[in-house]
Amino acid sequence: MGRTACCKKNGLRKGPWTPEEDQKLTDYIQKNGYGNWRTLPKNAGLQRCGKSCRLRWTNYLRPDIKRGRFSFEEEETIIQLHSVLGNKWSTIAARLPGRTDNEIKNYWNTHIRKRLLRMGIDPATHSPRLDLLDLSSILSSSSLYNPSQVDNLSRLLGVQAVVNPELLRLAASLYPSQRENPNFFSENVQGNQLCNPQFQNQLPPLVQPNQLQALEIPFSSETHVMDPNVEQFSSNFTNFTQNEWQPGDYAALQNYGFYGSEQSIMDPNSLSENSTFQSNNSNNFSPASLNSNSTGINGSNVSNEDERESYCSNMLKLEMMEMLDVNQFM
DNA sequence: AAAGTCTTCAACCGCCGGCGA
DNA sequence: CTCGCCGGCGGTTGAAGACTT
Repeated sequence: MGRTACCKKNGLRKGPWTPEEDQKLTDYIQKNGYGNWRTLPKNAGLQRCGKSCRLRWTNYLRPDIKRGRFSFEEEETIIQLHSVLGNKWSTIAARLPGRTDNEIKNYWNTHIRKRLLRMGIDPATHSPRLDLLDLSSILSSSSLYNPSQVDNLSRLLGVQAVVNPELLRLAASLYPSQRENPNFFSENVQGNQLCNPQFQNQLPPLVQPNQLQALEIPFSSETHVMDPNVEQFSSNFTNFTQNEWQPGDYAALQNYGFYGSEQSIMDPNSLSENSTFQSNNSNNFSPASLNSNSTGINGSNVSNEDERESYCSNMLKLEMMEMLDVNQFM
């Protein structure tokens, strides 16, 4: 404490950089490199502190910076790495060529974090949010298996607007099964996918710790996030119902082990005949195609993210409904 | 069209650790 | 060992643009 911020000294400029300043900084660094950030601004003729120059260069002007939207794979990587590393943005950035820690941090805070919250996942711990878990534990108490009491519970909790009472009943009915058979959900997830012969022999493990090992990140087999554990499912699944599902949750879900790798999900051959996507012109879904410019179904322009998220959300709705066989409840 | 609200992200701030004197 | 400098990091802010009413 006590040390004054470098920019407060000598009336140095603050705030947004002008194109002229950018040019000066770029020219200087391209000619001389950046030896000493403290002396650089003076040498480059900039009324900025060294710190500001370093930031501007590393976060914006550096030639190898990749600008634009994060790709599907990048988003997946961020979620996976964050689940292991936490807010180590610079370490995460080191695994994403062309992306800066600042950019990743911003993207996390403005996009991914919100999605996880929406899904009932605590972005800090990557575990189910305690408030939702509490609901599950309440549901697990035997007296509440009476559907009418579930209704009472939902009224009590004021969750009617969010959770369909029928689905609360479903949750209540599933929960004892889960308790009796800890593998209940994972078996159902796997089993359901395997119902489609085209999924057979295609499914990689839901969780691929070796992906992390390949990244040379210390990976603990105890990392709860990497286990498609049943608790996550039981608390999250209420959020996938009704209109709670939001676009873009796919990547997050995939990271929580609810789905296989994108090869199995994205392979158009693996889509069921009745799939909504068959009516979509974009049959060749792949992460790459999802990121390419395209025209929406109605000929209107749809942004890449819209399209990607639309696909993902539809896919998940279908899969989730199949998996839970919840049609009768809807 | 205007006002209000929300979202995004570039930039700043304060702190920390490494290093050399 | 201590001190000061420097680079780097993560949290936070606020201007600007987007969106909604």
